[in-house]
Amino acid sequence: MTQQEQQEQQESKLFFSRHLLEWYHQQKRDLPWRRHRNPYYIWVSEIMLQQTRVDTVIPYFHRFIERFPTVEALADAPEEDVLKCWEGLGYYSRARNLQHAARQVKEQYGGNVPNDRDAVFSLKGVGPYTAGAILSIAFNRPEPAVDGNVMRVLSRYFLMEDDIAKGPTRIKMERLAAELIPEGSASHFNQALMELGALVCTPKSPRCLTCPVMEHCAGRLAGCETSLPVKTKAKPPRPEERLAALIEGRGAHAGRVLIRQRPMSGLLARMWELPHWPAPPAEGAAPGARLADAAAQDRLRRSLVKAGISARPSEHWMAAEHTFSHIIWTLQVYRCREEEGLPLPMPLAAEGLAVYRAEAAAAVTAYSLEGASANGAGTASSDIGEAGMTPSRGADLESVLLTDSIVPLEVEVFADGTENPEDMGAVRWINREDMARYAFPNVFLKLLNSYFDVQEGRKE
DNA sequence: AAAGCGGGGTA
DNA sequence: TACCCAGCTTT
Repeated sequence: MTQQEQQEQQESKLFFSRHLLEWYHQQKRDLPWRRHRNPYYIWVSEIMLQQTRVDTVIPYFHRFIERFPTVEALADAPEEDVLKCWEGLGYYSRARNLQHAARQVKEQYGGNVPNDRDAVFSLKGVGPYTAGAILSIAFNRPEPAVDGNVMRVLSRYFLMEDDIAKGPTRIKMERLAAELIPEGSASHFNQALMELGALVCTPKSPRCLTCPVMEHCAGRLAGCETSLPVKTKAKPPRPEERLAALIEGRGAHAGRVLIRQRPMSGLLARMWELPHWPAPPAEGAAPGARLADAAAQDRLRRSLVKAGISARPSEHWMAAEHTFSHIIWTLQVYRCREEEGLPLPMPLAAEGLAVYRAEAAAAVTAYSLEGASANGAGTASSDIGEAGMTPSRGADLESVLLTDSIVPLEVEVFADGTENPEDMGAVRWINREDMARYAFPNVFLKLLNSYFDVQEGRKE
């Protein structure tokens, strides 16, 4: 680069910083977390804003701050309260990490959000972007805060064709963003950068004509602003067919349905849901094809029994879809009836388990008989017999139970009365009022509300 | 370095 | 309906 080019580059940077800051002072939105410079508010808002739009976050932010007004209040709250407050916002590890970090702040920093880089960065759930955002926005420290908005803005203004999905690109952008921060204005400037990305320099159709730095935007001058930033696209989510059970209680559980808690870690960790299991593909059918109704009910019955839940599918109720970034669940939801005679909810004592196993044996035998005759008649109800769990007559029940690919509900109490702390999967019978106490992923929230609506005669 | 982790918006 | 958005943790 010649000396002249370097000088032009320098002027371009100064122009950018000056005009962007000026624009921000005129155009900034009135957002709840901008009304105070409370580091805790900034922190909570930044965690919520990860992968989430401002409009979605605002109501959650108000509720969260009202419920947990201080770091200490958050640190001292029961985890399920925090999860319930986050319900519907997605990426629930953010909520658990945030509370974990609040406890870090309470114990290690006397309840005050730290203002040095290493300390902030050490907080659970705080990575390079969020650390920079907290340090700059809350403490006006000259740290870069490079998120997707910022990378889009910078890649266009400086016409950078680096793949923003790659790690080294973020490092490069952070170096550049740090150089751009005007002396003493880190807080406003970093927010300005993100505000521009959100309001003007949008992914699809950037509003260049209203942009405060359009005159020196290299991407626009080259006419390639809409093809920036360069980014390798993620692979598509894999489809997963699942069978879900909406179990209607009887007797003591009349008017209630059964929910279970997910495992301590992994997908939707510790959230509550209707029980559901993978639907194996029908033999010889196209992958992803729906299981025939009778076969699906049979399969679901087996899953229920093996999970220690005494209930029987009665009819297909509805299908529901839940999309993650990496999986698409298609849930076929079956109404099921609780079968009386065996106490629910779990956990099972050893004797109870033996009873269930006996019933499972009966179910397996019944299945074998039905399956055999159905096969003889040439119908299509034999599609449960996938590898590893063919329930042929005389099959060893224990081996069926143990080698079945279905993950059982972990509802057993060990012989000494203790529970498995890692995979304890609690179950509960709930009515609509009880829903307020449990955090559900959106799809189950909608299913349960819809179900109770029908029960209460509010809808068809 | 790549994969896992939700939910809502727009074209 | 198809596609887009995107930061941190874990592996």
